[in-house]
Amino acid sequence: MSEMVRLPELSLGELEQAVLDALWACGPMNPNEVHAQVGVARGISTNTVSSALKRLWDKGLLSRHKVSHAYVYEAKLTRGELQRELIGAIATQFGDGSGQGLLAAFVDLAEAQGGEETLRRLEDLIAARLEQSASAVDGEGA
Amino acid sequence: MSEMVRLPELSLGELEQAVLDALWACGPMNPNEVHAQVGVARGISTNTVSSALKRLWDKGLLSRHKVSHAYVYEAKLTRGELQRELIGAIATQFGDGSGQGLLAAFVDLAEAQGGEETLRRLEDLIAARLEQSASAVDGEGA
DNA sequence: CAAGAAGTCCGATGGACGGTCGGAGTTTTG
DNA sequence: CAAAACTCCGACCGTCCATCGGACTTCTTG
Repeated sequence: MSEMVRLPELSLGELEQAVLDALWACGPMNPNEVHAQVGVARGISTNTVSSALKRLWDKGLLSRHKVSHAYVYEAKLTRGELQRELIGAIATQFGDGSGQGLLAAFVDLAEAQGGEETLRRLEDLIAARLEQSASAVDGEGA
Repeated sequence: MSEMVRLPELSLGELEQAVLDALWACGPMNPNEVHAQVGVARGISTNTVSSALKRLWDKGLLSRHKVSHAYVYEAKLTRGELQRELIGAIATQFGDGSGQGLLAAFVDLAEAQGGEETLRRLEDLIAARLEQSASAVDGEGA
């Protein structure tokens, strides 16, 4: 009854998720803007949205900075990064140690969802990554 | 305040996770056996373990059948299958629509965790899958 | 600078879920 | 049939998310 490992910072409620999505879609916003995006449609108060924003910030998923007398929130991770975190967490929690299971599971999923086409696309992705990794490691980050 | 989408049947508590792990490791067990595996070490009552077992069963993650006057629980999904479910849920929730993001995120993770070696192993997995899919699908299920 | 308006944050409330267990019910055993 | 063992049901507690009202700060305006 103490900490509850799981995905501590990664289990989001529905509203939190929607807020994050809005932030990804529209970029940095203040509570009022976010409310316009996800609050109005749900018929909830701006305060409710603010709470979700703060919770997300508490979890470290959002960064914020004051503009005049209001905070502007921004997602710290991209969609892909969050996915990576989530998958990593799953690998750690449900991993069989070798990691083989996860790999197989993913390939299985890719096939089930997108068929061969997706499989081939994934193949290309890997080939590209392998090539990039082998050819040059100078630094093309940005 | 009604349903809370998320991963309804997939968000497990710490105890539930441990119970599932034990079931995967030891095969079908009754509450008492499971308690011996994960309850004793935690100093919790057998009833607590039973509750976790029942919750897991309610969620559809476990199957059970009476032996004499006790239920024997068994995991319905393998570790890999659960991983697939989880990853699928993530893809649905955090997907950018195209699914490209998830693929890239996964490749990124594979590289980060296992390096090129893992990438190559993944490549092999895909190649094998592609081949199998192209050749024939008679039926080698069991 | 003072008054008014606008907007945000803090705190409290309600519902849901997991963890925990005591007591009732059933089955097994001699 | 009585005793013993074991399980399941229901209740309680703490935590987390969703929700909002009230207080505070800041901006605007004369």
